[in-house]
Amino acid sequence: MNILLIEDELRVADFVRRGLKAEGWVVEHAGDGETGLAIMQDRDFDVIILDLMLPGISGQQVCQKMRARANTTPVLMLTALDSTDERVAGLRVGADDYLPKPFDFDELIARIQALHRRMTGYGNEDSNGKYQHHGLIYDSAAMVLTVDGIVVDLSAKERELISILMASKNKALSRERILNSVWGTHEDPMTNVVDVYIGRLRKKLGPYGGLITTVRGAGYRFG
Amino acid sequence: MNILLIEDELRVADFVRRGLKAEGWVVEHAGDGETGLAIMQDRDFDVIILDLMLPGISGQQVCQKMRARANTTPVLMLTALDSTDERVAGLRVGADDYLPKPFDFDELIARIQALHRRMTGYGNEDSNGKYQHHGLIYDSAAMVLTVDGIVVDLSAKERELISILMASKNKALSRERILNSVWGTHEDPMTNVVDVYIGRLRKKLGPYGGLITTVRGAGYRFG
DNA sequence: AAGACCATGAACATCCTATTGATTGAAGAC
DNA sequence: GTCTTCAATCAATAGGATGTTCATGGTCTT
Repeated sequence: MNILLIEDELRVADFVRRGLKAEGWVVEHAGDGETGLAIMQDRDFDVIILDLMLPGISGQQVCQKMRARANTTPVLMLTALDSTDERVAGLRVGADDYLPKPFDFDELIARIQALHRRMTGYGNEDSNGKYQHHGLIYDSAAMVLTVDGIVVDLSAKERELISILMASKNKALSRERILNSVWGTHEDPMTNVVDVYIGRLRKKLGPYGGLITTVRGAGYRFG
Repeated sequence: MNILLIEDELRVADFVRRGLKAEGWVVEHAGDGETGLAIMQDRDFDVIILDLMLPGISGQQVCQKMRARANTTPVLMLTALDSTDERVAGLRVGADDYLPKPFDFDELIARIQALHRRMTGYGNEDSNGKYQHHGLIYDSAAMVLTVDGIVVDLSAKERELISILMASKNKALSRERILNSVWGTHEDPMTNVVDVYIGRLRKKLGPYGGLITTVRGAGYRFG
């Protein structure tokens, strides 16, 4: 599961990020609405967690803008106030659910899953968190990669990497974005970890290794 | 026996939770209907205890929705009012039994057992409270683990652990989640109790010990 | 052909997990 | 009330898996 968290308070953001990562999910964090909107255009997410109170443009505006761009990713709004007005306003601009702060962590997780399920259409429980491309299946719930029916062991970083790659099918991802998403670092552009891991993944994908294309001067693309 | 308790009043929830745990059952708690519905899709329960008065969607709606999803888990409804109307309405949306608050704890237990018995009486006997994976059978009603026909003694924690593991077959569970579910604690991430218990379980499972896979950097997975 | 960019293997450091034994705590027997 | 017993927890360690860097050689572009 790929999640975009738009939240300016670093303490909250860090707390949420940590917890969601423990669930095995990949979390991207944006400190304000503009950044969030920019990231959305580069990657597809399963759920967007959106704080209502943001510096610059408000959470509501973010929601409105992304909907205007025909982005239908489910949005879970966070707000400090438990006011019905805000809730209604949030839902009106296109949020899908709402959670008042402070919240219980389990509830956050449950709601994210509920949202995701609701949007992907429940009934087909099996398709949950599964990315498939021909004989290549990554089940993010089980954290298992299957290559032509054979289970392949992946390390934690490899799992996160293939997760964002497959979630961003047919989109080029820059090394910086991958670094930020998987390694959670903003600096240190002198490392080549991404390259190394892409190499390892390609090898583990066997016949499907070629699906990860190098976009020279830009990054990598899956699919 | 795995029980899902959907109840918003924390005092009641805590009271019930404690009591059912004392029976040796594993209790999962959801504070509202949405959360409850979400949890149901991740795990199979033997009985669902559902409060009628809930914030957000009502208990009746919860029941209706889960039945619409072809979930046939027996539901015991709790309500503050002893009104026939409510009872009828509850049964109409698919509840299996009904208990007015305040209730006697023994009665609650008796009804849960009755429900469970009734449901396992006709229909799919195997799927209720019994988890099976080849020669490995855990009967949560009898609290008995059988390995290739030989009964193996388990401690309370070991039972709860294998119970959630088998109920979450093929899903990776983080230590945090296991801790929360079996030990009921949110903090203290510096402990390694989970590791220790996983180790003990593996040993007791004998030839099936390998079914508990370590997902390095993430947690454990059964199946 | 030169420069930039990328792939890969190997070496090393680090982190994670399994396991063991000791300690604590609770329940029941006497 | 004390003792016994066993479950539950803690703490320490070793071993292995993973993460990271670096150096080298390959490939693409202009």
